[in-house]
Amino acid sequence: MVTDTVTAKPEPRPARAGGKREQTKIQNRETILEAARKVFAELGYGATTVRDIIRATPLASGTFYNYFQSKEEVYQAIRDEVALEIRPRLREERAKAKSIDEFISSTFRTFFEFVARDEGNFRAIRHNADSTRVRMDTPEVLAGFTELREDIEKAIADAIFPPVDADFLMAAIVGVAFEVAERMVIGDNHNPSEAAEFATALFMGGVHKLPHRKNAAGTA
Amino acid sequence: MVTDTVTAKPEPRPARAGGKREQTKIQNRETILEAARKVFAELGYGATTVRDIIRATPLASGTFYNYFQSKEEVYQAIRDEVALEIRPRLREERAKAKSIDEFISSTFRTFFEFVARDEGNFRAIRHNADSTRVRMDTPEVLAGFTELREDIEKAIADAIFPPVDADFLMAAIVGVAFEVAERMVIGDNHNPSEAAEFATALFMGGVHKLPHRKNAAGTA
Amino acid sequence: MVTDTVTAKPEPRPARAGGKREQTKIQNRETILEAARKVFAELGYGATTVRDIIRATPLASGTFYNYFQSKEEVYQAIRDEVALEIRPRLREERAKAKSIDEFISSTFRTFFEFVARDEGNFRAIRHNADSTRVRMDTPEVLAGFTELREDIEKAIADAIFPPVDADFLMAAIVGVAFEVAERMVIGDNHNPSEAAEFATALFMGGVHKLPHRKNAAGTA
Amino acid sequence: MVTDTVTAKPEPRPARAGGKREQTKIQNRETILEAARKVFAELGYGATTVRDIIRATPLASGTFYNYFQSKEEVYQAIRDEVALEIRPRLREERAKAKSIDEFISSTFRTFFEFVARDEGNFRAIRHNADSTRVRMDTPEVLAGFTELREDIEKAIADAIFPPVDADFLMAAIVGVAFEVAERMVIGDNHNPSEAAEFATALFMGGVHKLPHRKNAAGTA
DNA sequence: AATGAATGAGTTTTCATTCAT
DNA sequence: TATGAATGAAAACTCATTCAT
Repeated sequence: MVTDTVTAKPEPRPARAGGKREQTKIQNRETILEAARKVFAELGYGATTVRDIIRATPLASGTFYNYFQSKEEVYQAIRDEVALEIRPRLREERAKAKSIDEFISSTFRTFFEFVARDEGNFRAIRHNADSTRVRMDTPEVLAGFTELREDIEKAIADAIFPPVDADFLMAAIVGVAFEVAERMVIGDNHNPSEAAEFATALFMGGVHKLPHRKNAAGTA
Repeated sequence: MVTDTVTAKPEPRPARAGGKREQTKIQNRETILEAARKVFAELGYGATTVRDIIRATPLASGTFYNYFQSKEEVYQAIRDEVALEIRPRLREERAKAKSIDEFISSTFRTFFEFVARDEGNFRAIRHNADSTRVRMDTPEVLAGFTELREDIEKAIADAIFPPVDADFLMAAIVGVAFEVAERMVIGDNHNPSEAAEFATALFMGGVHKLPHRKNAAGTA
Repeated sequence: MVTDTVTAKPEPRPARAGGKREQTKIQNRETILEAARKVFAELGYGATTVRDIIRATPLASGTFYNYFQSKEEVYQAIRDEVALEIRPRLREERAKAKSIDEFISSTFRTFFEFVARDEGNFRAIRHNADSTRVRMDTPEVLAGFTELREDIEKAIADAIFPPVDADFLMAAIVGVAFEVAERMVIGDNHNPSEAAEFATALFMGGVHKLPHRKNAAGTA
Repeated sequence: MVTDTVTAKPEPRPARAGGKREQTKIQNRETILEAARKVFAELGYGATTVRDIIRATPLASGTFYNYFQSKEEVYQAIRDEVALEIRPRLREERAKAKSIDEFISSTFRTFFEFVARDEGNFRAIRHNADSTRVRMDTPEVLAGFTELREDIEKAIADAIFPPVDADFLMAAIVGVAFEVAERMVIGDNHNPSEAAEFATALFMGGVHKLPHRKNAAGTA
C-alpha cells in the first residue's frame, strides 16, 4: 500500500483520535468557550469583543480564528452546546408521558433542573452590561421549540392532549419556562422543584391551582 | 401647518419657539428613530452601527449627536416609546379589575391589541439578520414587569388573588405574553382576541380550559 | 424657496467649490498621492503597505480610507493621472500628422518628453524593492494603447500608412516607447530628443537608418 | 512506475538517493510550482499569498518551506525556469548569425516560438485579477537583456551591426518582443512565424518594409 | 443647529513562520 | 521529512466622536 504523498488534501493524515495534537485542539476549543462564557457574563454579549475573549485566554489572537470566525459563532457554540444536550432529554421524557400531567411536569422539571445545574451558562447568555436584558435564540434552540410543538401535536393525535392550538401552547410553555427560569436564577430562595411545581400547576389548573406561598408576607 | 403668527414678528431670522426650527427638530428626531427602526429590523440590533442609522437618514453624522448619544439611546427611545405608551394603559385596566379573570384577561387583551397595532415595531425589535431570534428588554420595559408584580401583590393583598408567588406569576404572564405575541405576529390567521382568549383561559383554568382548535386537523 | 432639511442625502449641500472644506479635500488627496509616489519609489509597489503610505503623511489612518480603498486604488490614481494627461496630447499630435514620419515622430517625441519631465512618477511606477522590475498597466493606460491602434487604423484608411497589422504595429510602438523610456531614465547621458530620434529612425527605416553612436567605443 | 530494485536491498527503511524519497522531493517541488503558476494566474502575483499557494496544494504549510523561502522565490523559480531555458538558445542562435538579418530574425523567431509553446506560463506571468496588466522581470530575465546587449556590442565590434546605441537597440528589441508576443497570445489568428516576420521586417527596414495585411479590411 | 471630513484608538484579521509530533 | 496548529507581529479597517465651517 504505497500512498502517494501528493494527493489527498482533505484529511491527509487523520491525526488519530487521542493523539496529543488532537487533545490540544479539543482543549483549546474548550478554553475559548470557557473564556467566552466568563466574558459574556461580565460584559454582556453586546459589549464583548473578540479581543476580550482572547485576552481571557492564554492563547494567541490568531489561534482564536482557527476555531471560530467571530464572537457570534462562539455565542452560538455555547448556546448550541446547551440546546443539543437538553433537547434529547426533553424529548425522551415527553415520549414516556402517558398523561398531560406527565408531559407538562416532566418538561418543566427537566428544564429547570438543567438550568439550575447550568446556571453559569444561563447567566452568561442572558446578562448584558447595561441594565438591559437580552435573550438570543439560535437556530439550535429554535429547533427545540419546534420539537416541543411536534410532541404536542403527537400528544393531541394520541388524545393525551385536547385539540388545542399547538403553536400557542408551545409558545406558552417556552415563555413560562424561560421567564420563570430567570426568576429562579436571579431570585434567592428558589429551587428547580418549586419552579417546576409552579409552572406545572399553572398549566394543569390555571392560577387557581397554583401553590400558595409559604410566607404570605410577600417579597420585594 | 403651524402658523404661530403672534410671536413671529419681532425676530424674522432667529429661531422662534414652535416655529419652523422647532418643527425640524421634532422631525429630525423622528427621522432618526424611523431610520433606526428600519436598520435594526434589517441588520439586527447588535450588528447595527450609528453609521448605519445615519446612512439611512438624509442627515449628517454630526446631527445625530444633537439628538442621541449612541445607538443604545436610540434603541431605548424606540423601546421606551412603546413601553411608556402601553404601561399606563395596563395599569389602568388592572386597577379596575374586580376579579382574577378581569385582571388576567384585561392584561392580555390590552397587550395583544397593542402588539397587533404596533406590529412593525415589534418585528424590528425582535428580528436579527441571521436566523437567530433576539429579545432585549430595556429598563423601561423591565419597569413594566415590576409594575405587574406590584399589581399582583396588591391584588393578593386585596384578596383578589390567592397568595401565590408574585414573582413567578409575573414571570409566567410576561413569558406567555411575549411568546404568544410572537406567534400571533409571525403566524397567519391569528388575531389579538384569539391570543388573549388563549392566554386567559390558560391562566384561568390551565390546559384543560384552553379553547379547542376549530380545525382539529392541525397545522405545520 | 424653503428647502426641507430632511430630504436629499446625495449631495445635501454641494460645499461650494473653492470653500475651505473643498480646498482641504483636494489637498489631502494630493498629499496621499504624493506620499504614495514617494513610498512606491522607495519600497516598490509590491512591498508597500497602506500603512507605509499613511506613515509618509501627516494624516490619520482613517483619513486614507476617505479617499482610497487600498494601495491598488492609489496606484491606479497615480497611473491614471499620468495617462489622462498624456493621452489627449498624443491624440492631438497624431491627428495633425500628414505623413508616417510625422505620425511616428510626434508620438515618440511627445511621449519621451513627457516621461523626462515626469521622471519621478515614472520611477515610482516602475521600481521594485528587489532587483525585479515591474510594469503595471491600468485600464486607463490600456485605453491609450487602444487609441493608438485606432489612430493607426485611421491612418491606414487615409492611406498615410500602408495596410499593415495595426495591432502588431501598436504593440511595437508601445514596446519601444516604454523600454527605451526606461533606458533613458535609468541611463546617464540621454535626453528625450535622442530617444525620440532613435525610435523614429527605427520605425522609419529599420536598423539601417538608426543614428550612429557619437563615440563608437561606448558601453553602459 | 519507479522501480529502482537494485539499490533497494541493503537499507529497507532509510532514504536512498534516487529512491522514492528523492522522487517525492522533486515531485513536491513541481507540485508547488504548478500550484503557484495556477494561483498567480488567478489572483495575480501581488494578491497571491504563500497560503494561497499552499492551499492549492495537497501539501502542508510547513512543507512549503522545505522547498522555498517565500512566494518571491517561487515566482523567480517559475520565471527563471523559462529564462534559463530560452537564454542559451537565443545566445546560440545569435552567435551563429552572419548578418544583421540573421541576428534579428533568429532572435525574434526563437522568442516567439518559445512563447507560443509556453503560452500558459506567459499568461500566468502576465495576468492580474483586475483588468490591470502586469509584467515583472526578474534578475534572471534582466540578465537575458544584458546578454542581448552584449551580443549587440559584439556584433558591432565585428562590423555586423552599424555602431548604433546598443542600449537603446536592446531596449527596442525587448520591447517589441514582449509586446508583440502579448498580442500574439491574446489575439486570435496569429502564429509565431507571422509575429517573427513582422518584428524582423520592422527592424530590417522600418514601417515601410512591414508585411501588408492579407485582408485589407482591418480588424476590431 | 447642521454639516461631514478628520481623527485615532481600538478591533478585526491575515499570514509568514515555527516547532512539537 | 511531512504535518498543521500555534504564534504574534503587523496590516487592514471601522467607527464613535469632534470640530471647523
